[in-house]
Amino acid sequence: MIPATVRQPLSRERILVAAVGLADAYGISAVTMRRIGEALDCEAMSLYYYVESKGALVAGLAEQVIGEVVAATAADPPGATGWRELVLGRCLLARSVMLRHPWAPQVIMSLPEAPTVTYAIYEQLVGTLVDAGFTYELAHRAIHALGSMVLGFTQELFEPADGSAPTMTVDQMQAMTETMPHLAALATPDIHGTEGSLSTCDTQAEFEFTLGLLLDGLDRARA
Amino acid sequence: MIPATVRQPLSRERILVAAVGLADAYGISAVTMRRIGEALDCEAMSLYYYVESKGALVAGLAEQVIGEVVAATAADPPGATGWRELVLGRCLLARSVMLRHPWAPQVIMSLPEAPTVTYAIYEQLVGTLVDAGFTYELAHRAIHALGSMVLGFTQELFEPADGSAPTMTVDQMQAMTETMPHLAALATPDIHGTEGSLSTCDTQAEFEFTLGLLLDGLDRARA
DNA sequence: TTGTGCGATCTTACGTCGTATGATTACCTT
DNA sequence: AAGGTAATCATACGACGTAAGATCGCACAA
Repeated sequence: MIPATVRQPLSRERILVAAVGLADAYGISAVTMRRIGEALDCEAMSLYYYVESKGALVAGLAEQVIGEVVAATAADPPGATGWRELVLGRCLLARSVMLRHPWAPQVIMSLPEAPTVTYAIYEQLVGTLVDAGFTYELAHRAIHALGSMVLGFTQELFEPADGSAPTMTVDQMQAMTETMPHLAALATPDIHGTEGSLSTCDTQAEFEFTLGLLLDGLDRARA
Repeated sequence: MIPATVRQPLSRERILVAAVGLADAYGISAVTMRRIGEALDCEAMSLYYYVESKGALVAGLAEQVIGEVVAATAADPPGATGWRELVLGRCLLARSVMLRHPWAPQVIMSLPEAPTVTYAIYEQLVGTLVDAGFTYELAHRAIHALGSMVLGFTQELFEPADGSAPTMTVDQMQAMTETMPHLAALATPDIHGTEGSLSTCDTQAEFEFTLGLLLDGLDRARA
């Protein structure tokens, strides 16, 4: 056994950081007790002194990511004016955190209960909205609407991750033109103004657009 | 070995139906090769004659659920007038399918590529929208917005599934009133018009409200 | 009738996972 | 030096996905 002077002592924090690193680098399925142990140069069973179970560890992962969101959105930008600008900025920051940890939305949504840190985000959001004249009822709905966007919008609906591979042959394209004309039009460049808006799927722009719709709608519902 | 006359022959369809049944009844983690075999009265390895791997089986699960959505939304209601009513109805139907299979959104979002059946839904949606005067660009955005709602809104953000257990003691409530006053107000009945809008979290109403915001926004963007 | 071929199913086995149990270590206190 | 305690490890078990090959049952040819 390597003496403690040579090796950092274990801790819940160090375990969670290592697990996040594994998930970021190799996907959530690589987060394994034995692999975490390997990364921390200890045996898998040693982790159980700091973590109750694999489930608790996964909950810790979610907590870690949501903590990042809290840290990123704690201080509002100096020049921000109005609730819309504030909330928009926070949602974009939250999304950027999720994009850094693509496994996070799935993990968060798989939990039976929201991690405690989450309430800090909600508190801040409700405060901002109520100050801007929202009813509590409407603020509650805003939480749902915005939360499901940040967690649900990360994944692409089309395209296998990156649009590098031309997954469709000419024949398939021809067949598609007949059976699904609208999707074919959507996928074909130069058929409707901009270039094929299906192949060039700018998810960030889609996100901001949809978020804008929601914020506009909430603003109208405020009255 | 039980002769074939006594026992239905295996098939990909039967395997997928059994797997969906397991997932509905016991959660997605109960969907196991051995358990499916048990349900179909065969050995786990026999499934591989019809299913390439566990991953392919999971993709098949997603396909099955999305197929349910297609079936439910194939025929529009007779009295429906206008794209908004049509799309609203389809989204509600899609959501009702997801609520029957709470594991489905996670499974669908975990896939590297959308199942082929999905395109039928998109084709129908884009057709309806383009007919109503949407540009293809805007229709594309509508797909993203509505899709992420149907898949992302199913899970509760608060509350451990059902609100039966009073998870908070009086002390915790007191502490919360000080550190998170807005959430406390949100959770407290009779403090703001309606009764506590956090404890009585009518997710269906939240969903319909948010969906309404999106549809209104899309309608405005149409011009 | 007796092969014979083949599609469908089963048996066995391997490596990996989470984790229960109990031993073992390193270090502090006296 | 002795003993106690917190931290770490070694071993083991059952469940998982699945590779490789054996085995079954039946249709058809001789």
